[in-house]
Amino acid sequence: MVSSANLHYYANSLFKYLSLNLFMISMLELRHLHMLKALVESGNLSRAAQRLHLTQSAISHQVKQIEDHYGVLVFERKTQPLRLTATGQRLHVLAETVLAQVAEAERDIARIVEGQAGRLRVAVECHTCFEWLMPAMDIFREHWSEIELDLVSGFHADPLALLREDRADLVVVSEHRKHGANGVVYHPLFGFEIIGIVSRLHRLAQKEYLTPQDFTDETLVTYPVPEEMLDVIRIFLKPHGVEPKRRTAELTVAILQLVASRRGISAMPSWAVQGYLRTGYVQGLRLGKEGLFGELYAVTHGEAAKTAYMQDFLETVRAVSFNTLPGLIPLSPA
Amino acid sequence: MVSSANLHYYANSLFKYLSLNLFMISMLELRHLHMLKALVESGNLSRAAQRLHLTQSAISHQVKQIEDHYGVLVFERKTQPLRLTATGQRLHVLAETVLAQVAEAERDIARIVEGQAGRLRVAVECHTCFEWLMPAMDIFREHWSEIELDLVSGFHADPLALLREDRADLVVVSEHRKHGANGVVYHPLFGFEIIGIVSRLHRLAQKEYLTPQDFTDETLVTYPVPEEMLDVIRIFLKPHGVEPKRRTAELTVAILQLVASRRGISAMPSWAVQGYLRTGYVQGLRLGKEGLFGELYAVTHGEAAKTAYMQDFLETVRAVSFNTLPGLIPLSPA
DNA sequence: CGAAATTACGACTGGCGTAAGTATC
DNA sequence: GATACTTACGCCAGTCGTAATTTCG
Repeated sequence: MVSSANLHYYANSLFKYLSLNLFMISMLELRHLHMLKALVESGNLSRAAQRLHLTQSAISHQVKQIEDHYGVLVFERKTQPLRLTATGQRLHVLAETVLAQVAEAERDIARIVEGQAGRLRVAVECHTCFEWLMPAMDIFREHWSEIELDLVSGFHADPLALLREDRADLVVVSEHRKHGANGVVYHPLFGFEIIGIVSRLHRLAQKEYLTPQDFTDETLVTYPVPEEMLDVIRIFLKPHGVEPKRRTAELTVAILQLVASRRGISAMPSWAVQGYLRTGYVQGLRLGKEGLFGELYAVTHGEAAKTAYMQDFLETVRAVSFNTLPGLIPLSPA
Repeated sequence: MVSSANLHYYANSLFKYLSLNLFMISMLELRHLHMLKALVESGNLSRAAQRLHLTQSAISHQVKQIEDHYGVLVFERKTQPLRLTATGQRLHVLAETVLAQVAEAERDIARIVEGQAGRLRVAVECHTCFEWLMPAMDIFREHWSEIELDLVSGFHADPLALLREDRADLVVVSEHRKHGANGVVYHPLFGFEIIGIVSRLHRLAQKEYLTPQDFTDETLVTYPVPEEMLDVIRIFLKPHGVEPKRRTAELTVAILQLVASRRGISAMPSWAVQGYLRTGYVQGLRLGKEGLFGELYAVTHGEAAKTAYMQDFLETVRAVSFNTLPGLIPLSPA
């Protein structure tokens, strides 16, 4: 038994169904374009899913939907690496251009809504971070020329103090304390693995992974920062009572040189050293059986976090990072 | 009581909710852009809804969704005609460019899928139809330069015979017989009102609408086609036993001249005469209290209807017509 | 009052998740 | 067997429709 209202509903549904097919009001949505972009940039369904905070299954569904609609495959199966078909490539080109235009329009709208300019003073406590921060800031500056963009220089023991004292609008930190204090908000940027670095010729290079004890009689080469800020020490070594000698260097290459010449071993974000591992003088090793992982957060005032340019800055940092650094892990919000 | 599976589900939903807000994976979809385009082109929510085969309510919902998302109004309320806000205009520009690019990509994909060219021989039985057919064919030719596009000239008593005899691939007709015969398919183009045309000075010009009897002692001025093809006669006059004298002219202007000089009265598609009504010598009047309405269909072979270029041709015709002719009525498919 | 828009409410369904299956290296 | 993708199945959130209400000319 179907009510009259329901009858109308069914008629309408049927009609809509027909109209979508017969009248060709394309079923393609921006969702699909986002997916395709992520798919190409991350190389397979699972990683694309991670980036979009969806499951592999959802991506598969979306791909299938496009393929059914156009009647062609979007990417070739059973190939490594992933290869798009001609159709897939065309759609990917579309995604690139369209999504860029959408982003631009949304920035324009944000300007219309927020009216006037603002400023963004960025502080980082982490040496290697400049690798992604600089290109991200460059892109941001292009998009928001009217925002005064600054880098707070110098090293600071307590970077959050910079926020409190209104000497910075955004600071990048690696430790995640909870929200709340002074209306401060944490924005997850990305997660990454911290790997041990040893010379190819070092006896430890043969191991499957490094244990805290392996560090006992070694010299640990790091950036010149207090040991509380080094996750290897704070999380991996200290809890097991291991306190190796330390030696510091300012630059990543310098640290790697020291490791290569067997003056010590190190531990760094995997993305910071990926390029150097290829050359073969040093080797990366997992820290502990399960690995040691670090995370990066941007901290801002709650109010500042609401502006569109701040959100765009965060998005830009994530996009640049995921697109240029290998092995990053998306973090869930909050 | 919530199952474990459900718990996961809830967690995921929450997560998705958060991520959509915090990670700014824009909620804008092509749906909204289609809606905005239709909204601007048709001038108000109701007509936009008609075009998209949705209800006024759905359009209102969509607008509200955008407005909530960006925190600005998209169009100013309580103004006649409809006026977009700055945000609305920016989004409309976005819609224009993006949708054009999507359409182009879809044509490219169709070419990839279908591989090779085809041809499209168009036949029309209706004089006035050239008004929209020509611009539509021009646009189509730009998009599908490799398709051989032809116009089948001459008048034909039974236009469907052209299809059967393979002398045309698409014919435009005003009568809608059911599918089936010879695997032929009817594609609705648009509906329109047929209005009576009388001189401003004619006594009938005072009436609210014309009745069949009003035509009894008048001369009916029409295009030179058999009377079965004239809806005024077939549907409006003949059933009431009214058979006025007839006089014919080839061109719309010529017919209107005759009417203006009170040599007779006429009946034509409202869109064909809209421009001339403004000038004031002739007047349009509804035919019957409820009005007389005509419809136009394109007829093709079922097979040919499946090709993308054919579908695109139909879409182009509809788009051109709705964008240039006043007072058209969307028809439901099938 | 009619035409246009908003809104409360509810129906459906399509998009996505879980989990199990298939396939490839 | 690990990794990559597909698929069956089910849930619900979001989208749309109906209808009542408001608003304006």
